[in-house]
Amino acid sequence: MNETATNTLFSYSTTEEITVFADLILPIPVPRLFTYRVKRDMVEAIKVGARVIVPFGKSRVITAVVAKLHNQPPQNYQARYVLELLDEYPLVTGYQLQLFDWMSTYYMCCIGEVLNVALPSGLKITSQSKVQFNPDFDYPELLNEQESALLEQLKKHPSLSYEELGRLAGEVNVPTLIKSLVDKRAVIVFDEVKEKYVPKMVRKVKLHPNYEQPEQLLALLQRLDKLPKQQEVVMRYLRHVPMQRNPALNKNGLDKTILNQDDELSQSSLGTLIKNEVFLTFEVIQPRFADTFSPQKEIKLTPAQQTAADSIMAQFGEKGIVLFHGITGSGKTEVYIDLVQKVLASGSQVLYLLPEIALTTQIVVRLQKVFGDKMGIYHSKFSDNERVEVWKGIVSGQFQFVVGVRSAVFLPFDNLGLVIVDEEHETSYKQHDPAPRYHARDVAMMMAQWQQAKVLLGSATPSIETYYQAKQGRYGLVELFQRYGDANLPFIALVDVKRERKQKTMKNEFSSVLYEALADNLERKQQSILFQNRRGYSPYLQCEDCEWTSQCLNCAVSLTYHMRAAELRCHYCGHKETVPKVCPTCGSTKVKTVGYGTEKLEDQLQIMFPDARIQRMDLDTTRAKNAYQQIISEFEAGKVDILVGTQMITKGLDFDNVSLVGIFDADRIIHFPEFRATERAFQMITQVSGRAGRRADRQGRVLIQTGNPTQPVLQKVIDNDYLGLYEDEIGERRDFNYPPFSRLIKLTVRHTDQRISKRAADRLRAELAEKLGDERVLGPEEPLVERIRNQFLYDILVKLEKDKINVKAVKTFIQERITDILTDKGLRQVSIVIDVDCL
DNA sequence: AGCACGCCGACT
DNA sequence: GTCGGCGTGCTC
Repeated sequence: MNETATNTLFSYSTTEEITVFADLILPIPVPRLFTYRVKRDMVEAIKVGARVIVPFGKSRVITAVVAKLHNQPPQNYQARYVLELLDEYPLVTGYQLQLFDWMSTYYMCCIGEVLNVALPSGLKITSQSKVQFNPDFDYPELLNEQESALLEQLKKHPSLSYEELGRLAGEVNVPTLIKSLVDKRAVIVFDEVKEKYVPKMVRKVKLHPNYEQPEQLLALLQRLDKLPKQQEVVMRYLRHVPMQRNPALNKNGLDKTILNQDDELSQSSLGTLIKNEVFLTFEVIQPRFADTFSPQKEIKLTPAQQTAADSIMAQFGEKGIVLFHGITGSGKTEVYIDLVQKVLASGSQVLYLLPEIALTTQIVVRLQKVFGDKMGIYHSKFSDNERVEVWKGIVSGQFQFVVGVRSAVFLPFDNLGLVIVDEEHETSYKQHDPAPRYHARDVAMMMAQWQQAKVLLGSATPSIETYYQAKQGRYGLVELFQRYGDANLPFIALVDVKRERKQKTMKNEFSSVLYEALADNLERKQQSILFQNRRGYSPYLQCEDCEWTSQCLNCAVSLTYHMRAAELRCHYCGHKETVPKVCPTCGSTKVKTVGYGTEKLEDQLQIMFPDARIQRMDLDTTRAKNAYQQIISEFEAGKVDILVGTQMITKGLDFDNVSLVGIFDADRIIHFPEFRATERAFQMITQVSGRAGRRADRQGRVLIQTGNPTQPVLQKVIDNDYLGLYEDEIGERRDFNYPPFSRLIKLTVRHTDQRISKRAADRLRAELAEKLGDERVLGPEEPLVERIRNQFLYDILVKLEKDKINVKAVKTFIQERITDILTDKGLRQVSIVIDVDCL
């Protein structure tokens, strides 16, 4: 019987005697909790939801979150001790723990993986290895001279870092020495833990409280009559802090830099004043979102908007979720603002989700104008410090309202009243790469349900799934088909590029119609937006004399030619190559570009319109920190005539002077090999079109270049016929049993050896199909790109009808089958990625 | 995920 | 003979 058990056995007198154990969530991909012992002195303070530091494995110390406290000692092992408690109050709420648990089950991932994305890294911990003398070590005869010397040093100091040891030990190879000492168990290496979070501090000064009263102040100034410099400093302070009238103002002090100004004299005078304790210095945390907000601006809703807002509120009376279907430019934001104000006034919290690319834009500025520093912003482009501040700001009550991206669903709300999911159909709400592969919209709906909050899904082009739920009456539905103000919907026309090619009226990739329209727009000094959803100069290079094309070595894709960067790039693995001057295979000089991306369009535009100011906006031009914002401001200020861009120009941008939108390669979007392609194409083209003519004075024009103008989806875009699209799509989905009539789970099998990958995939499919039936298990099938980073991929699609299937049981079964395959000796290091509700 | 342990090739 | 490659297995 171990010591723990004995303790428990005899601990019948008081509860404090009972050994307390903590089940912890560790931020690592291991599918279980870990049990640790809690030391006596920590028992009172430790709480579920607090962070702790624990030893893990042989040489690691990591941050974990308490999920459960109990008294059951583990059966098969001796639990290790929690080293430290990081939070006096829980940092993670009960709702969040519930969410982590639900997500790990629903999305079939480890709870540690959930914790990993949920917690900003500033709340995890940085480790710095430190070395400590092992008091239990008693074999000094094992050590050589150098080792003994070092050990002596360690006995003198409680603990030293590698660096410090290096200085003390002189010119020896410290890491090797330490390694040897560790092996001989003479020292212990541990990680110094410290919080990464460093709030931005601002140094302030204030007058000593002795001078706060007017008569005291006057006396001070008189005393300083003979010291004019110092007197000037005090006067300067009083100019900024008029405490003669209100002594309480002194409490907040003044930013030290304001008093210093730039002259050295005032600096030294201030120094003297501080030394003499006339002024006191102190530091405060600089709130990062403090400045730049004007007072509450009244939002005036148009009658149509008011009706929509009222209707949403009314439907919230019966339904937890309402879909707000409003066409582009109908002014959904104003309606949101109105609702947010109402909910905040009732004392509840509000979360407003936006897709990544829409968040950096005008919408935030607009919201900030109304909500000021009561609103937190949670964005991946922000530093970790800022994310931590938002997290803590919610806990402290400073932020009742947060605007954020996908990962904002993990914030510690405990009193949510409303969640808005703007651009609800956006695929970027689904996390693709690392697990958890969650859908922020669905996660938000779950969280909202637990907290009895309402959910408002907003979109001009709702996803088919969502619209179906609304039609079925499970969600409320509010529609707004009137553009804000008197703005007209843009006039949309199709341009037959096949015909123009035959008639030889194309100018490179530009149809004569689009060319004329651009020229016309330039003349009228109006702005144009061109959309091509492909970056780079051309998707590949090709030799005219042989078969060679630019291919990635590691992936089954072509290398994209980037002219500006003068390199070939793989958009999948990031591999880069220099551009060959001649064909690498046959030495021919006739290497040509095939296809076109944003770079090529930019190039051709510059040649066709040499005087036009052209700007390109894609991943490559917006990589720098503020590049995105900068391009947008320049375009807004009218410093750019034509903006060429990818996806990122489609969202949330609201420009007054844009009267022409050109769309390239609509066919490629429409014919993407995927069951959602039509829906996607409609959404994307409609969204881009919506950038045109948002102002009343001139109707915007949209020109869509296509090789086949008869395609039904294009007609629906022209007619703005979302309902027609929905009817078509829902029929197809029903016929082929796709969502919303089924749930999809995609299993991707990967291995560097294609045969092993195939064998594992075949076996997995067979085992799944045996129980679930052939019609529910599709594949294995090579995905569009069948090799990425030298791994061969196979997709298996599990399709489960919505009714009469116990999804939970099926997931457990899938998990079992996968574990089984992964432990097979013949199928070593195969990896299987699970994507629940894959898009 | 890390990290250690362990078992096989090219090096002082 | 050792250094170091990464395959395998474990972490309370």
